[in-house]
Amino acid sequence: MAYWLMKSEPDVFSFDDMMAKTKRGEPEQWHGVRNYTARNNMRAMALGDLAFFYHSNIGKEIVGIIKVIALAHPDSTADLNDKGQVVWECVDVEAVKPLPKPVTLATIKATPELENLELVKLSRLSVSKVSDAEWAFLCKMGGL
DNA sequence: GCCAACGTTGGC
DNA sequence: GCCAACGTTGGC
Repeated sequence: MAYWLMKSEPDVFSFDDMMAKTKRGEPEQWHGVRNYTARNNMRAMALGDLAFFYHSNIGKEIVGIIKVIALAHPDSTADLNDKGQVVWECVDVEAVKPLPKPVTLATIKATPELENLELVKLSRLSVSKVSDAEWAFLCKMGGL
């Protein structure tokens, strides 16, 4: 099983929105990704993989955990390319639980153990990898 | 609102 | 295939 981190702007789609959707039994399609690296990360996801839910721009903190419940499939909100092929894809996710103590970007940057976290190193990547060690460390910092 | 980092586009 | 110009993201 692999670990990931997925960004969302909370004024567009927050972790509260995510939890409400899961409570209603609706999967969230992680649509709108238009970056090849991020798409490739989604293609590499397996069912049951876990991801941190990060609030970008507003809050700038990891606020919860989500789970992959459907493998990458065509993003219905994306246009086809000039050959009529699907280029962009998305996975479906559901909320698992919030972090008791959200972990801010400032805290992450001040933590030597997390200096290689892709969230920090590749700050513009919206779907990034998290190593096993980083995942365990961040869970602990988040009060789990 | 500014700017750094990075991806994409288009001219050559 | 290189590189300058431009657009976008996201932190500050």
